[in-house]
Amino acid sequence: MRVPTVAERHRRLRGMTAALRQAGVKLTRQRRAICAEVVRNDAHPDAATVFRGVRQRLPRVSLDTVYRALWLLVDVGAITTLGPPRARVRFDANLSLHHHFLCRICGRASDVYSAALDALTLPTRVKALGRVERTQVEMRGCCLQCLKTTRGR
Amino acid sequence: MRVPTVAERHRRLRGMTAALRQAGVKLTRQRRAICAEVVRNDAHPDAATVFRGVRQRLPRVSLDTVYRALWLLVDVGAITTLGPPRARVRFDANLSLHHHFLCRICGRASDVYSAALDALTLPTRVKALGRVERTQVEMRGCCLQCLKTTRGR
DNA sequence: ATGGATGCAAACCATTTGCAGTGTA
DNA sequence: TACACTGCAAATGGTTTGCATCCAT
Repeated sequence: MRVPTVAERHRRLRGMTAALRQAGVKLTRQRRAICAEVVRNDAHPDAATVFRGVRQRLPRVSLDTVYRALWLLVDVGAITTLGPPRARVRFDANLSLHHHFLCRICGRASDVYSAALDALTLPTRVKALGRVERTQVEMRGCCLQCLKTTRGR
Repeated sequence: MRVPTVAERHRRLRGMTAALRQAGVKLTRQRRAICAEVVRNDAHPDAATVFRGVRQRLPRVSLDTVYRALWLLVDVGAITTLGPPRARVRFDANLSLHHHFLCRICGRASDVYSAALDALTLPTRVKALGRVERTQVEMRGCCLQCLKTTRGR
């Protein structure tokens, strides 16, 4: 659904290098290549996939450098991750329609019930992607406890 | 936000044992205890947490039995997992407001853009949980390719 | 030149699997 | 009783870390 334009990709890449520069870290060849690869690959790649892509240009990069660079980019806010923070598989016995609030600091997930959110209508274009079986709203932020102890950061 | 009633927990537990029975698998002491623990613990526990809980009643259960039982429950549709299917950490260079369609079979994640979804208003009660920084709609289902090759299941 | 970044290898941790013994249906 | 299930232990796979070397600043 909508491929980013070349201009949009350039914008993302500039944003990433700007964020790195502002964070005061070095702009190494590896980091440039990793940024370029993440911008090039729209499919929400995992670390190994980014690694394979980067290797075509820089055959000597190591997987751990890719990991370090990706988490660095997350830390400086230049990219994000999919799914709950710090992924281990987590299980939910609540099959009724509900939504989640996820704390980015402690990882806590709270159930949210809302008729308004339950009733939300999806754009018809989504049908072009496949069959939707379940829809949930995912709210990410910082929970009360973590707001207190870390003062929001 | 809203703790399940005792009746609701019983309902969930009954649903789980019914699903297991219907699947034609054995209702062992371990599986009963694991079901009970998942129903008891609302905090979307990971496998190790369930394991610790179950161990208080059945000190001899092993962690791998817990894993096998949990995935079995997911397979028979008695519980679900949080986050993208088959969790490895995945990265996203697209910081603009957007949503995701996730295929439960192949794990593919597609970006979905929709002004309507962007504009959704959260229930005010969510403020009681913490500060919301970002909201995304997560649509789960089966993508076109997987619909073709697996005929939807 | 120099301190942060890299590559390598080893460690780590969650999860999975093979197998012999066990308990449920 | 028979076969699925369990517990154990070992393997696996993704991710992280210690350290000597290297290179952007």
